[in-house]
Amino acid sequence: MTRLFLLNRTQGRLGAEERAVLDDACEQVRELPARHILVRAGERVHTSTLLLDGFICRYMDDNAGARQLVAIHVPGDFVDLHGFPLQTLEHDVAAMGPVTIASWSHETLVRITEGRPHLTRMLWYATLLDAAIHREWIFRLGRLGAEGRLAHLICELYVRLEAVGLTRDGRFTLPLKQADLAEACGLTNVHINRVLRSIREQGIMTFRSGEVVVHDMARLRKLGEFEPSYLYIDPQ
Amino acid sequence: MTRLFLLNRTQGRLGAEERAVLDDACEQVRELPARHILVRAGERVHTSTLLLDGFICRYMDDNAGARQLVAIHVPGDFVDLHGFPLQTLEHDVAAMGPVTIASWSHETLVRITEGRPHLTRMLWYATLLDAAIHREWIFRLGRLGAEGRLAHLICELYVRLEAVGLTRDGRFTLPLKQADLAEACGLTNVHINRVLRSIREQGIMTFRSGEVVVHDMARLRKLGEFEPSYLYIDPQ
DNA sequence: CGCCAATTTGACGAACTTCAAGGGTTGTGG
DNA sequence: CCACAACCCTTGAAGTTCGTCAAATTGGCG
Repeated sequence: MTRLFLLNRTQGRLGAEERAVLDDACEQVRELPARHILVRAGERVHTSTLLLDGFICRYMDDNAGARQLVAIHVPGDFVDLHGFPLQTLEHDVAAMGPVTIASWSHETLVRITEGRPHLTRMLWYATLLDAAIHREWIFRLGRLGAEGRLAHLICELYVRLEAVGLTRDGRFTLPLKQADLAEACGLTNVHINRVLRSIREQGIMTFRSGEVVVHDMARLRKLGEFEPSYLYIDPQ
Repeated sequence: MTRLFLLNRTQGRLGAEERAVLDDACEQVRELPARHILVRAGERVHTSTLLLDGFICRYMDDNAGARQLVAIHVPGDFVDLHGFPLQTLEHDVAAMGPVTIASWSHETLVRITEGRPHLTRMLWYATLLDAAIHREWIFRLGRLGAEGRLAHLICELYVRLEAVGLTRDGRFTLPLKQADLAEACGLTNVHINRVLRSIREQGIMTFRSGEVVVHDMARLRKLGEFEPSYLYIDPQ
C-alpha cells in the first residue's frame, strides 16, 4: 500500500513498524474515473489521500474561468496531506486520468502520530517536498519562457516518476491533454501546441496520446534550466 | 518572543504551556543588516528562524543570474522551519531590510516536539501556510498580467501584515526596491516601474521610498483578483 | 461513416522585454 | 557646504514573445 510513499527520498526513511502502522490504519482503497473531483476549494476535509496509481492535479481558477494547475501528483504522493493540519484547502483536487487511491481519516492520523514523533516528521517532510516543488513552479513561471517552462515540467515529472519506477528508457505515461500542459505552464493551448511542435522538431521530446518520449534528456534539461536537487531524491 | 507567531490564524491556537515551552527553548535573538544572507541553497541547516521584525525573502537564480523571489516573510513567520524536516534548502534566504530574528536549533525542536503532538502539528501548520502562499504565487504568475500580479502581491502583504498589526489606515512599511518587486512578480524592473506608475495614476496605490499607501483597496483587490481565504486568517 | 473533442495552423495584435539614455536622491569625502 | 559618485528610478523607441480569433484538420469512438 505505502510501498511507493517516500521511496528513494533522502530524508524519508520509514521504519518497518511505522510503515506497518500506516498500512494497517488505512481505511479505504478506491478507484476513481478520469476528471473525478476529490476535493473542492473551501470544503472541510476529513480524510487524506495517498495516490497509488495514476495522476492527480490541484488547481485554481481565475475570474475568467481559466485554470491554473498548482501541482501535479504522481504515484507515491500523499496528495492532500496538507488538508490534515489546514482543515480546508483553497484549491480543487482532481484526478487527471483514472486513479487508484488509499485514504486515512484525520482522526486516524491523529491517533497514529500521537507518540510517534518520527512518523509525524516523515509525514510533515512529505508535505514539505510538495512545498519545495511549489517553489520551483514559481521559479519556472517567473523566469522561464514558454519552451523552458514545458521542458522544466517534463524534466520534473521524469525524475519524480523515475524515483517510483514508472519510467523506462526515456518514456513515461502522462494522461494529459495539451490544454492541461498549458494550464500547468501558464500558457494558452494554442501556444503550448506550437512549443510542443518546436521541441519535437528539434528532436528533444515528443508528447503524443498521453505518452512522453524524451529523445535528448541533456538538451531538455538545459532548455528548462533543470537541476533536480529540489526533489530530494537519493542519488541512486 | 513568539507573540506574533500564528497570530489570528484560524487553525493556529497555541496553548499557554506550548507557547511557554517554545519561548523558553529559544536560543538566540539577533539583529541582522539589510541584505544579509541567512541560508544558502544546498547548505546543511541546523537552526530555524522566527522573524520578529523586518522582512525576509527566499529566492532562486536562473542561469542568466536573474533572481526569482519565491517567498516574502513578514514578522511572525517561522521563516525556515522548512529546513527542519528537509535538512537542506534549495534556495537562498536573505534579509530585505534590517531584521530581528529568534532562532532554535533543530535538536531543540526535536526535543520540545517529542511528546507534544499538538505543538508539532502547529509547527507543521505554519509551514503549510507557506505552501498555500506558494500555490497562490503560482496562480499569480501563471494567470495574471503585470498589473494584476503587483496588485495581488500588495493585497497579500497588506492582509498578512494586518494580521500581525503592522498596518495603519491603508499604509504599511515595505523596505523593498522596485527591482525586488519585479523579482517577485516575474517582471523586469523597467516594466514594474511602468506598472507602478499606472496604478498610482489610477489612484489605486502608491509605493514610494519603502512605503505602500493603498488609496482604493476595493479596486486593488479587483485588479489582483484577490481573495484572502488562502491565508487562513481569522475573521476579526 | 459521422460526430465530437482535441490538435493544428495562420494572421494579427497586445503585452512585455531589451537597449539606451536621462534624471533624482543619498551618502561621502574633500 | 559643495562636489561627486553610486544607486535607483524614469522614460522612450524598437523588437520579441505570446495571446486572440478564426478556421481547418486529425483522431477516437459509437
